Amino acid sequence: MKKSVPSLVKDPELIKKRREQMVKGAVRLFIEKGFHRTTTREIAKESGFSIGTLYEYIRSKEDILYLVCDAIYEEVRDRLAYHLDTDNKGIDRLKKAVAAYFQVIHDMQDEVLVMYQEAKSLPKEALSYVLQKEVEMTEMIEQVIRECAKEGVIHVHDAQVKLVAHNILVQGHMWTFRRWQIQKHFSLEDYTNLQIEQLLQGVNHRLM
Amino acid sequence: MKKSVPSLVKDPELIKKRREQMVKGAVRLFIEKGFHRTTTREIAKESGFSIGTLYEYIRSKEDILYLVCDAIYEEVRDRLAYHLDTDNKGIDRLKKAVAAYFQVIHDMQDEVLVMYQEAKSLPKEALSYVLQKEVEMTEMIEQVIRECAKEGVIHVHDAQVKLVAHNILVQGHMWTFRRWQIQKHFSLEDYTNLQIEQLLQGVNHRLM
Amino acid sequence: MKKSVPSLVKDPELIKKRREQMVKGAVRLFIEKGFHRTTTREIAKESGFSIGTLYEYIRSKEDILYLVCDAIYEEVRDRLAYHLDTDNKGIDRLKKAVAAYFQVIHDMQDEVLVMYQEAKSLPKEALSYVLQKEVEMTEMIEQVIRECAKEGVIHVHDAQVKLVAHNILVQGHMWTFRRWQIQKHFSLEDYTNLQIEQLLQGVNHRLM
Amino acid sequence: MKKSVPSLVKDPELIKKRREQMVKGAVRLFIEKGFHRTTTREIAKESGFSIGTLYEYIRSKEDILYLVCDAIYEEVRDRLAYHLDTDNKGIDRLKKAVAAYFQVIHDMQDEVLVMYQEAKSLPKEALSYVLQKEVEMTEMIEQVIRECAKEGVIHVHDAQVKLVAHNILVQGHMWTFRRWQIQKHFSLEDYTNLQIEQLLQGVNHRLM
DNA sequence: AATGAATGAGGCTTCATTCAT
DNA sequence: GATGAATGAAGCCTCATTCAT
Repeated sequence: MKKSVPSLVKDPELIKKRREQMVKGAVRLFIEKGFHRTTTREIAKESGFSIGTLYEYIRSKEDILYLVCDAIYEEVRDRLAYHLDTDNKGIDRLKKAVAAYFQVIHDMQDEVLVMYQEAKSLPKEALSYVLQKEVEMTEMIEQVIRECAKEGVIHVHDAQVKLVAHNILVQGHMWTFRRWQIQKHFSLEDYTNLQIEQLLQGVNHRLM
Repeated sequence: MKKSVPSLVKDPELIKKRREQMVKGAVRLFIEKGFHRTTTREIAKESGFSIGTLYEYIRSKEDILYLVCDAIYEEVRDRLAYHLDTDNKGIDRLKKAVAAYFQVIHDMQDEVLVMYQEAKSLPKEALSYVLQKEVEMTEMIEQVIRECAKEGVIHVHDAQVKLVAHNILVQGHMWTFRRWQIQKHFSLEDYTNLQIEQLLQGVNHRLM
Repeated sequence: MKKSVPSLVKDPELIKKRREQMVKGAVRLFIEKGFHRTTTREIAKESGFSIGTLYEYIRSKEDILYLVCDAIYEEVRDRLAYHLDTDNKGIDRLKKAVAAYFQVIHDMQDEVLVMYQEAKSLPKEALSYVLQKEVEMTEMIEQVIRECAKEGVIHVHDAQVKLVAHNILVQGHMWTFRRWQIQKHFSLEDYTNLQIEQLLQGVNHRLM
Repeated sequence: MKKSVPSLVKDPELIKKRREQMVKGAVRLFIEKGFHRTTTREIAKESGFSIGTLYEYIRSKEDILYLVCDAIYEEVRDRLAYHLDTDNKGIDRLKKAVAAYFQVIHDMQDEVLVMYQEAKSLPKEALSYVLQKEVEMTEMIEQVIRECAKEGVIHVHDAQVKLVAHNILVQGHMWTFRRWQIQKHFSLEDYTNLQIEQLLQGVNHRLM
């Protein structure tokens, strides 16, 4: 499943190090001008080595995009997992999870933005792999919701679980994608609180 | 504000006709392979005229993207406005609005997808203009919410209005962006009902 | 069978004209430095147009090689056919044919040399097509031999016909391939006469 | 005259061994894809050592081609010399020589093919040296012819000697270069016999 | 107004060669 | 002596744009 990008260089340590440089450089450039407007030479330069060296560690420009997306997902997931790893109980578990997720997205705004904007340019197979990561993310959130439901602190029928998970995920993306609007009106804290309030109580309309 | 694209041709009728052909052709191609991977030659061919003629009606490839985005927004807004133009009252007004919006998005899935994925490649000024359209859309939704609130059928404090509007908008996008996941699990009708339920009542947790 | 090279340009007249320029320029360069050491830009320049224009008339560098080989074969064959088209009778028919063939090869030395040295770099399919031309050439010579045999002026059993045709063909190539040796020792006339003598009488060894 | 390729390594035994590996690997690759399409990296790998090591034993890629051509010539000549070293007398001496030569070429088809196709890519000086080997080969054959003539078993005037030698040589090459045609129609034995027959008697035309 | 041939800057990638370890 | 990572010149090709007809 994990499509490992072939390299002409043998030393795994070196591969890791160089690819980290490369991803870091590429992200910076992709954020600035997007994947298509960034040249391989620019990536090499920004990464601190020559174009020849770049191609010792990848086969094509698309490989770089893949490495970038993979790296970003990995980091988002790791950070999220780290924050979810608490012993919160009750409704707090969900609240903290949402807050943690929004915080992670906030901290990695540019990266997340790039990934969601450029992933579509991945070759089919690589795209599938990356989308799979998105599924995993969804499942992590679903898991939290289900646990809260099991504890009885929220009432949510089965179909809703998946939907709510997606909603939360997308509200995270929204924080970056619509930042030019949203971040003008809300601090991250306010945004988080409001979304949680909305999530738990809805718009609280008169009972029908 | 409206950045009108200059044309070498004078006859406005003709301009309108040719640009419609052009947008139609371009959308088809952008959906298939994205903006960057589509060539101007292909667009000309798909539009039914020559590359020379294409450049009689635009100055640059980016102009086409602008026309495309503009056309899509225009259509989404028009359709939505058409559907909102009812005399629904009470909570129904909001429900119907959301349903109508989702339906419009559903009917124009590919176009919406393309627009949100490629708009980032617009030159700054054009991007601003397009984002302005997004603001207008948000305001249309906000308006509905505010009216419901005024009627007293929902209780929503001021800060929430904007947020909820954004949420609804983004839940529409989600229907296209995450279709590979969401549309596997929900019909449009179910999706709509569930999102409305969620919007109004939240996950309905125990009162604290 | 005839693999016609696709062109972006429509006008057949123009295609013919530009490709003639191209082939002429390419032959000059291939003679000088070989196919692999000649760049597409050099070919464009030598042909009198830009690299962009070059690629309006071909898809790849290999296409040029194909056009070159095809053009050379075509010319050799046409010239040969022209010379063979006489009403010589008897042994003279064969003698004149060989002389004519050698003359053609002599006149097109560089081209012939290039073709035989570089054809191996053609993509498979194109190579097959070119080799087919070689078969046709052989058959033209075989034809002459067979006619002489039918007239009874030479005695040659069936198996020999093909072999002798090949021999003659190859003796033509030899005049170009080994010119650094052969042309030092023989004039074309001497070479022709000697080869004909050898062809007809062998080394004339004592009967066994 | 013999252009010895400089090496950074001193030990002559080692040089010999490594170069043998190298030539063997290179020939295999050249046969498969030609000189220009074979990379030095591939040669190193096929030879069983690293690219760094490769360059300890040569200065440039062309050196490899030179070593390859040299090795092939050497082997052809040695094998031929071995076969010529008999005490055949009379016309048999020539017949056996031709047969032996054809057999050697047959046994080394691929190598011979590569050499004649790629030698043109040698730098000038190296090319001269290799061509000199071709001269030597010719002289070996000339020698046999002259001896037969001296014995009186064939009648061949002076100018013919060189020509016949070249013819024989080229008929050997022909066995490999035109194999796609010739080997379809003749076994090596038949080919040999027919060529000898042709060589000795010509097409045996009616006396004029 | 329409056409499409011409242009050339610039993108991606390869590969012979070097050199520090 | 052996290794293989690093280099960058240079090659092939694309494509947005122009302009003569």
